[in-house]
Amino acid sequence: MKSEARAEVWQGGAESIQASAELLTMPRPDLHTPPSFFEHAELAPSSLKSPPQDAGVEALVLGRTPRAGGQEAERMFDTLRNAVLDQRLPPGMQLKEQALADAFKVNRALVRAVLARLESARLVEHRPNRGVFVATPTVAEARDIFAARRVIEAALVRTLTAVATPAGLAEMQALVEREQAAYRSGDLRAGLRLSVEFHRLLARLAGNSVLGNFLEELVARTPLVVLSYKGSDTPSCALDEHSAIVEAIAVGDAERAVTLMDAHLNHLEARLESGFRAASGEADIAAMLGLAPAR
Amino acid sequence: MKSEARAEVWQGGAESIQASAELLTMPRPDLHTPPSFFEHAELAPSSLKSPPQDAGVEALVLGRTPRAGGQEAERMFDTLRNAVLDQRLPPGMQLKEQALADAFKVNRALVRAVLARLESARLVEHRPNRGVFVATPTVAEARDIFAARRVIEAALVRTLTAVATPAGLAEMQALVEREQAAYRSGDLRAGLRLSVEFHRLLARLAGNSVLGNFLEELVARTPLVVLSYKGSDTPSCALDEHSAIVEAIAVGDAERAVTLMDAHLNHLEARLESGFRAASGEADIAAMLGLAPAR
DNA sequence: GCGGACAATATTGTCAACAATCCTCGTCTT
DNA sequence: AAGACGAGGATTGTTGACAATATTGTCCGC
Repeated sequence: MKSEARAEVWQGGAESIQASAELLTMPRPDLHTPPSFFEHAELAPSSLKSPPQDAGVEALVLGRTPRAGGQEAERMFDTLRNAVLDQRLPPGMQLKEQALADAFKVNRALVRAVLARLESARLVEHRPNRGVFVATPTVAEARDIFAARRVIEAALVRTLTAVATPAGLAEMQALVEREQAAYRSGDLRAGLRLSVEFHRLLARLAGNSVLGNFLEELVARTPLVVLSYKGSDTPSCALDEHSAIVEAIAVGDAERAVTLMDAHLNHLEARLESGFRAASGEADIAAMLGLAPAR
Repeated sequence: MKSEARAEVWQGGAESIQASAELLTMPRPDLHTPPSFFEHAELAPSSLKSPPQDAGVEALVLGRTPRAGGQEAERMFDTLRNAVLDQRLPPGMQLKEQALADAFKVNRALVRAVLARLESARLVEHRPNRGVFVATPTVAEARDIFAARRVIEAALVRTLTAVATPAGLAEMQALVEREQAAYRSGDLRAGLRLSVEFHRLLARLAGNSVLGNFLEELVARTPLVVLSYKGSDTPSCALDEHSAIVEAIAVGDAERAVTLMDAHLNHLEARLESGFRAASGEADIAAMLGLAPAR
């Protein structure tokens, strides 16, 4: 388990990717701390109702994490999740337990638990006695994901128009600002990340954590779809569309905001339709080998 | 299955419930087989796309399940899930690993995996070094769940109005029929179960498996909310409302169907509002002791 | 030269023992 | 007598070894 972490974390089933473990464990402090905070704030109430009097001290203990296990698992989950979000983990790639255990310096049981969580989030697929693989959404799933996003984000935007505070609006505008700046400076990866963050922010400001978590899952799965059927890393979201949505919300025009969001997602999905047609049916081994899609 | 499964599966933290393991493993062939089938059909593709040529033989092997582990886990998950759905597992009750392992005749590792899945579905909460407990949704969560259901079911109903086949309509009508029959015959539990099944059927017929899975999760969590803040086991869904929705879909009046569904869920939530007000703030120990809500 | 059976290896799945933590209850102190 | 303290038991968390399975490479027969 200890030993050199130069172990090959994965080897693509068809792509035979070889990457050092640092690809996953690289610092990126600005990336993996804020999302983990969001995650914690949203879905880790832990001490819910049973003993209301010592909830404070309990939370304190949890903050220190008596044993590193839980925190390690969280870090691992976030790292892998962000790797999928950044499209550093190609769909179909196998994630081997021992390799991940070595990379993260934990035992296989913990790896297994984290992989189970990722499977619940539909980011990986588990084939019995075979292993877990980065999810490769089918065409039908891809369309369903976009349909679901249209439904949920429209609802969030409509709610947000009603409940948005000046502070929230400022937050949104600042984020769009940063996003545009990133794209202008040529940092595509940062732009894409902020673009995803924009949708997450919508969910958080709308105040419905249930829908927020759903959207969170969908947003995380979207890059998988994009990579499965496109291959190009063009920016996922047109920036002016984001800022237009924010403006509609600020003005209080709910219907316009909803329409814009709907168009925004349609726009995004439309780019994939050609890819859908190309890849539907046969396995896309041709594309994985870098060849033009056969037939 | 055989032998004495008299082990105390749980002992409530505040209620000190003692129940025999038969409560979980009891036959109910009509209950846990159909849902598990549905579960399989929906969210266990396993062999998704990678090798399309031998998918048949692979599925065959999976059908036999070379080792019983995976199938056992599925059975366990469904049983526990249905137990929550039937409100046989009170919110806050602890689920102990060894007891469950004894009851299901599996080792703790498998129990642990299943509990992790249940946690991902928000049906249980995991407190580090403490154990897992049946989820006790907060008031805010409860409202969010209903809001999310309104959003998703409205979308499903609207879609369904467009794509419903005669066969699908017949299926829905038959289900409503059975539901009403169950309520008339006084079998509340069967009625409630069919009532839940109605919402699941909507999701399936609408053809969006992503939204379907989300709704599945929400529907499973709803009884938890109901039990947390109501305590009464009145039927969750008014039957005539179900049949009215089906009729609107059959006629093709999407807006009317959506409005009816919205009203239906509002109606359901409205019954809980009093409970919300009563329980907001302090823990509802009065209700848990069988007393009238204090103050 | 080619296809299929067979062995070697790598990987996942299972299990039981051990360690750490939390809860309960008895005892001691004030 | 009431509260603090600590030992004991119960429960969760962790680790490593072992078994079962899939995959890959090799050899033999055709």
